[in-house]
Amino acid sequence: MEHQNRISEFLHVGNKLLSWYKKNARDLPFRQTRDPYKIWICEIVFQQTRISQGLNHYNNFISRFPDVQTLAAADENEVLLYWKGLGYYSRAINIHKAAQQVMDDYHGIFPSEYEEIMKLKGVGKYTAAAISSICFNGKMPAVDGNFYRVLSRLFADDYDISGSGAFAYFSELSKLIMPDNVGDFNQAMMDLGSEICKPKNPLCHSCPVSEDCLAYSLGKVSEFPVKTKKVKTENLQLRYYFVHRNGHFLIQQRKDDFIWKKLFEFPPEIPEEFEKYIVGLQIIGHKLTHKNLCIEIYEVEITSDEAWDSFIAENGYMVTDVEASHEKSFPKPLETYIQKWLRA
DNA sequence: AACACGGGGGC
DNA sequence: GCCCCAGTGTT
Repeated sequence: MEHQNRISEFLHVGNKLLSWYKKNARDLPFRQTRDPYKIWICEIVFQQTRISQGLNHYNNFISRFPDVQTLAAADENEVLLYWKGLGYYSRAINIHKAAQQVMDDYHGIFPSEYEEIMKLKGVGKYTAAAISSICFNGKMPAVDGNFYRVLSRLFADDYDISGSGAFAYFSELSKLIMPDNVGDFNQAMMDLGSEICKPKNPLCHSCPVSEDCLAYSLGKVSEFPVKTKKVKTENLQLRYYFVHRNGHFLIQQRKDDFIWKKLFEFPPEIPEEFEKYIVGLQIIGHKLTHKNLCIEIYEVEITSDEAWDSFIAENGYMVTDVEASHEKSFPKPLETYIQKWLRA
């Protein structure tokens, strides 16, 4: 790479971003610290998640698990509880395992080297770069969706961001404008991408580098980034039985091999002899990123203690009630169902 | 390299 | 209805 051996002619763009960031950085809780634990948690929480969606989860999580020792010592189900409603639940499972990695492999001291941070469960190239640059003066670009968008527009570059080569490609491209303060540069790119250089209707008139932006000068901002991959959504039918008696109902914990990893759910089936207790059916539509769910929930009201006891005995289900269910993490549609049932 | 994984919000 | 979001792990 020839350009790495001389001062980039685009370096002034990165410096402009730094100046802009100094004045316009969003006032967020994790901006007031360089504690790698807090930066790590925030990076995981905000993977594929907007600030407005995850901010309360982040604050609650830090309040309950203020440091890596507390998190490592916690029960996995409680970690999942604090992740309730956020989605991508393997993040919660991995964050818990990674905390135990820090305790076991690094004596409770968060690793400072990029390669070591990368070894933590759930931490990939982006997150390792973000933590090392923000907390330890690391020099790796934290290439995410914002980087793809900003850089592709800045250079009117039509490299396909769908492919697996995009990360390396835009990592190199970012070095053309990357100043020495990589931590602030990475955060400046995030803020610019989310506040100014937005996917739709970007605020180019407020952009600090619009005069450097090739796509803008060409009037082709909307054509970037180029993304060819198209995913089709499929339909998925689920059936649950909400089996209850005297305010108590039956649940079980999901496996970690499909959606809603290790979250709690209702029984997916009942013995034939209990079908006579079915008193209602509710159909719930629910959209995931690539799936349209149609969830049938049969309400089963058990009317005798004998039937209730035999049902529990013959199956491995747990008994809970609305009050205790607040201590467990349910998939969003089931959470909503429980709330509605409570009000009814 | 392709795919799976949640939920919310913009348009 | 489609696309996007402070991506990572698995196959």
